[in-house]
Amino acid sequence: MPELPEVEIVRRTLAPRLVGRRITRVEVRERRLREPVSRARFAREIPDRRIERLDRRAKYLLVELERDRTLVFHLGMSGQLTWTPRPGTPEAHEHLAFDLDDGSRLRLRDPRRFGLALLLATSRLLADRHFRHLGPEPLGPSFDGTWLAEAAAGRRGPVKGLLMDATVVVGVGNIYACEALHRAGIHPRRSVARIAAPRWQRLAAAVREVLEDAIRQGGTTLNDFADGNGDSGYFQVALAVYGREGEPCPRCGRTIRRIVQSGRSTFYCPGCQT
DNA sequence: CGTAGACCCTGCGCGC
DNA sequence: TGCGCGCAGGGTCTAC
Repeated sequence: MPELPEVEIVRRTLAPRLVGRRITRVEVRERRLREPVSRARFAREIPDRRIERLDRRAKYLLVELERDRTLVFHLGMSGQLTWTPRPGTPEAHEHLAFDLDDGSRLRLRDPRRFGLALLLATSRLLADRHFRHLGPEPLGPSFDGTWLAEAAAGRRGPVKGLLMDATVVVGVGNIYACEALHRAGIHPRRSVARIAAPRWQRLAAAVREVLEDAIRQGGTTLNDFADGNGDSGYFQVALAVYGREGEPCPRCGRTIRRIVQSGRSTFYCPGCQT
């Protein structure tokens, strides 16, 4: 579910609810996420700490607490992190709950349990194994066509794989890789060795633009994505190719195709993507 | 070294 | 109506 735009939307909608609040209590209802949640550490080190800021790195949401602790969330495929003004009744697959000092609650739901919740020392965050191998942020200053061209040098394989490699650029998942390639007019199977400098520039710009557009539209809700308030996004109506096999390409009218690459669906237009 | 495939898990929609 | 199948937005590990 959540790629960079969706995580960024969750961050922006949660920040005004959480920043400045103190966490009073932690409830671990299910510890079997992608990595086991440490009940003892969560109970010992999270309560009574104030939330100082919300940040994002790649598809990770960073809830920075006072005194050198950061609560790290990854939403996997089906995770939802939502805030409610009152505790209420736990929903199905609600694995974690954090009570705040104003009587509200932050909850993590994740039916598939591919998500992650970690408590790390803020001062050592970027050296942690989850973060140290990550490439540049696509909306940051060091990501451009030159960087993509350098990353492609000496590599083989289809360009879609390069876009989804987090050591090259973070935050781009299956939806936005397909959409960026369509905007750039590049066939997803094209070898990275057969792309010249101008196309790398166009591709980098397309990645940036599609992510920014999606953020502006509140993210993509296909089935179950919700922001921090439980609301859906709107970008799904603007998707040009993803999930649109058999429909006409909005740019050239040719019929959109679906193929499988590395076990995952790729959607593209055979007319305007070469 | 880089790349491909299996795997983790639940829910949904479809065809029969 | 019920069942089995394929499919789903991610990341990591192993085998080649």
